[in-house]
Amino acid sequence: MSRKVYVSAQEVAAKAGVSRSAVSRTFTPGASVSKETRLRVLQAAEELGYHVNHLARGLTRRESGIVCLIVSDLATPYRSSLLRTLTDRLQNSGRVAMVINTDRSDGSVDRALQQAIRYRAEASIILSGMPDRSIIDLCLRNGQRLVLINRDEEQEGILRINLDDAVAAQTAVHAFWRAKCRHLGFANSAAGTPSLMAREAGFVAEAAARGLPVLVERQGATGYECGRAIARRMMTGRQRPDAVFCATDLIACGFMDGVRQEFGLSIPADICIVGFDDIEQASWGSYELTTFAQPVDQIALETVSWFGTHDNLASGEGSLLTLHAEMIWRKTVRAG
Amino acid sequence: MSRKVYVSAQEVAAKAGVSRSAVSRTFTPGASVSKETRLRVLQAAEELGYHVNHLARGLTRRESGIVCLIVSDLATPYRSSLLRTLTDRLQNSGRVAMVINTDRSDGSVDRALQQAIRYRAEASIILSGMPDRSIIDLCLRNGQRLVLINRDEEQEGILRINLDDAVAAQTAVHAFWRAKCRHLGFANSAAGTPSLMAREAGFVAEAAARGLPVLVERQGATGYECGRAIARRMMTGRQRPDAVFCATDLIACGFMDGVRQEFGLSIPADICIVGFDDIEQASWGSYELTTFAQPVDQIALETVSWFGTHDNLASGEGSLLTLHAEMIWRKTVRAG
DNA sequence: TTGTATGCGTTATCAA
DNA sequence: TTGATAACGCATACAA
Repeated sequence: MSRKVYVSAQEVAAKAGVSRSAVSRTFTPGASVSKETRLRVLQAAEELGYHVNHLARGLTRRESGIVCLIVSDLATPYRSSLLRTLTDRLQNSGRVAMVINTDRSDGSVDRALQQAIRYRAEASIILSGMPDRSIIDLCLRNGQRLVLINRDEEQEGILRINLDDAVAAQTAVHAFWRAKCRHLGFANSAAGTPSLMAREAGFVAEAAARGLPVLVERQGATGYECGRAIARRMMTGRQRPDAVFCATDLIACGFMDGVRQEFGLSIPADICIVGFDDIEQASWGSYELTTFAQPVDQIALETVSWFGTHDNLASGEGSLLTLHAEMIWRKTVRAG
Repeated sequence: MSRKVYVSAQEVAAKAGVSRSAVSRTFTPGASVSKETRLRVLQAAEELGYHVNHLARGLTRRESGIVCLIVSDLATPYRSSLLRTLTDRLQNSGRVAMVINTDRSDGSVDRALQQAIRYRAEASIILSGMPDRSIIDLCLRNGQRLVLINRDEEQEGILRINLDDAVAAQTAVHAFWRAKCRHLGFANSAAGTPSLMAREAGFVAEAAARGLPVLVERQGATGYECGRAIARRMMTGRQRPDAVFCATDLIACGFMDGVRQEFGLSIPADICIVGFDDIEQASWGSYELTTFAQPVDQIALETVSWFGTHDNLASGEGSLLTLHAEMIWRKTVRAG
């Protein structure tokens, strides 16, 4: 079996009896080629199995078509669904996604961004973690677009997409109030990311405004187990809450299983629960969780459309988009 | 803001007062550079913010460092966890993952593979769907390694990784038998992928060997909803099974919620259930599902280690790896 | 160890 | 519309 290398435009040109530029033009949308030569090139290419080398194209055009997705915990329901939508939209816009997993150590977001630079990615979308200022600058200086999703950085030339976490938190308090709950709880992880903390702060503030006590519990990594642990802690304490806002659906699932199985409570009769993210499991029969939906489609849409419009990002203007997380009513909050 | 382009090795060389090859060698592991020049280059590179252009490097070296992950339904628990492990291992071996989402239409696996060729990916890992023979040949002819996970193709030069689905199915029948179940059921989707069908066939065969009747139900897309629908169908029929093997954990979750909520059955007292995949939700309190674990780590490990050893794949030898799916005992099957 | 020269596959510029 | 030629940024064979 001949360990042959890829065929080049050169060879296609030879076979078709044209110059190599003709071949190049044939594969460049909107270039000037006659129908005739175009056809001959296409046929020769087909027979030889020619495919444009995007490495070389990227080199001369100075655009690789690559967009980096920088993410940790990518097996998490919310993250993976965002990833799916993002890759899909990216491909639809003629780009391709390079995903970099930052699960390992800490400075890994910086390393991920360096990888993005090495491959001359046109943009990097950061779903988790926070890169160093200096490397952000480096990206920007070289014309790489940057998108931060649910992060907190203030910076020129960056697109930041956040949610109205505080509004959602207020809505949750509202719902609990109408359900006649008077002892609130907030179940959070110890991660302390901006969005998680914004939900907590908004919840606490709105509760205070209504004169409601709220028991805040922060523990462990954001996930199912953390919800169970918090359930144990909260329900063992002197003052059991009758309504709990969980910072995340995963936490909420753990919390629900905990209060049901370890304390025999029934939901929403004994305790009302609201989550955040609207992961698929939230709609499962065992949970039917009332929650707030991450506008995943909108996030992806805004992101790639920003790539399109801001070819002129020489202006350096950054944008902050605050998207709305809509409440999805299911069965874990008593009707008002 | 100066829309400056990336700095090149040329500029670094100038600043450091060396030749451009010295710079190249500094960033080539195992090249011959003196400590002195190496240091000067490194410093100049640091100050200028230089990063090797992997597009150009890939061009000359004929290896891009890119591996394509071709996948559909990537937001599914099993898929996303495989994706996570794969990206992680790939990065650890100095490569980078390009993920291509094939959710859309059908021929999209072929298009994905073309994309892989265009970017001169060193390998493509196919997690779902089945590419055309001709394009497989094209990849192979150009020295691109191919890995098929849970697919069925017989072909030279390909690494195929399958599971011992039939053995697992036998084990499930065994477990049901010891739990004194005598009316079996198999809950499958209508997808008809090789691994799903292998589990079904293995289950049916082993049941027959023991003289046990088995009710097979196939319906819809592989997922939670399909499990619920099948529960409705199976439990409404004349002969209710007292043990059901679900082709997938997702199906099992739907099935469990269905039989509990719509038919008031209790698990495992009234009916025993076994799933497949061992997704995270299988361990959640609401399910505690007895299931078979996908050896995700092993799959990823074997894959990237195959990349390493088979630099000499001129031999054209393909491999078939059959990995073991171990049974994870939880609480949905009565003890024997 | 270092520098020079050449090639990798493509696109862009310029004449024809 | 077409072809020749010069980049693009890097690696490497070869000579020094």
